[in-house]
Amino acid sequence: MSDKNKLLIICGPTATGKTSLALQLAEQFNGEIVSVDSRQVYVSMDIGTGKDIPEGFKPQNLNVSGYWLKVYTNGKTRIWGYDLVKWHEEFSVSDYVNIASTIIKNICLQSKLPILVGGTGFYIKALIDGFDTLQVPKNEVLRKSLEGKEVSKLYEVLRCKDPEKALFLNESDKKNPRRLIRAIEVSDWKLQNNRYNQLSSKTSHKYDSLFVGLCLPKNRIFELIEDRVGKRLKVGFEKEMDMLVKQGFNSGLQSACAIGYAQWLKFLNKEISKEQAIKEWIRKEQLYAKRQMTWFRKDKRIHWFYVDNYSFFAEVADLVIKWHNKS
RNA sequence: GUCAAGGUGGCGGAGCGGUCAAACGCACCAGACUGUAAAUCUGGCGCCCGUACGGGCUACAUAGGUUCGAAUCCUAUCCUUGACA
Repeated sequence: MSDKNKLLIICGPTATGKTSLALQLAEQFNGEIVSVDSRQVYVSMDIGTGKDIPEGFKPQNLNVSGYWLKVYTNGKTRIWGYDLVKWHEEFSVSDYVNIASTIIKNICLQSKLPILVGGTGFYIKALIDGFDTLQVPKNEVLRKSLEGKEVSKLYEVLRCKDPEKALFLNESDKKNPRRLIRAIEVSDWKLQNNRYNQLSSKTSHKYDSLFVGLCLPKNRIFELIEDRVGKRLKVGFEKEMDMLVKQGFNSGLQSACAIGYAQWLKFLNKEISKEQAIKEWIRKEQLYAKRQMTWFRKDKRIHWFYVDNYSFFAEVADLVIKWHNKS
């Protein structure tokens, strides 16, 4: 018998219908949905990030343990995790974990089932497994001073401050400026706070979680992505973009690297044609789907389901029932 | 029809006698991932053999030629684009 809270996770690459499955499961299991998506956290970036807010769902502001959060609800089911920050603000995994943990706690308190839905594998991992360095804050000054330095230099700096960490980096990260800078940031923090080995890993196994992964053959996902981009344009993506740009949305923002938005900014800046922007948007999103697949493939906890199989929903529901009833 | 510029790997585009299976970018394949993660980064990428160091073969429009040696020079042919008719 486990006293851990149950947590259902629906993950997988983009365009596999995670949200619609989640909505059905939420109905069936008295659940609430929490989006795990690093782009859908931005207010006013709706169409391009694919916040599919189902018909009948209305936004509502709620105060949850000190956070004012926006929920979308039809009076019965609630969707959390959208619109967490304004698009000109910065956001990080750690912000996500803080907010999402609060939301989940709140859902559990009402004896409802939290259903995490999304494709940002890193956020899911952070939330479920925890990272020992999640608590180490950003050091703006340090980052500025390291910015633009050559990779080999950065590696040297890290090697001086934290030889062990430097040694453990894989070949790819050794050449990744962003990762190197963060590693240096962490080692600095540890030095300053005298916490050499004391970074406690966040309580893992906090939840009794079930991982459901949705997948489709790659070609099929690619097709769906192409269709979806067309639909988003039809549904008013350009207008959304114009509004954003009018308010100062620009390529320097963290939020502006979202697929679709980045390409459209290039088009608006006359760097590429509209056709090119669309083509690139589709391509980038397909590449993204591939990256998601290589990420999720590694996680052996995931129970995979092929979405193009007609009985898939029944199979998922079956699995969830078994897990849900087992206490 | 004349003149000019040019034809390079899936595409764009360097190279302009040897160190070229050919820079670089894109695309493609595989992978990493502990506060930007829809981001960032790594490896591979003509064919065949080998885990690898490597070896063999076929390639820079086509056909000849010059050279010890040619994607690079010469000739012809075929194409493309621009200018003049």
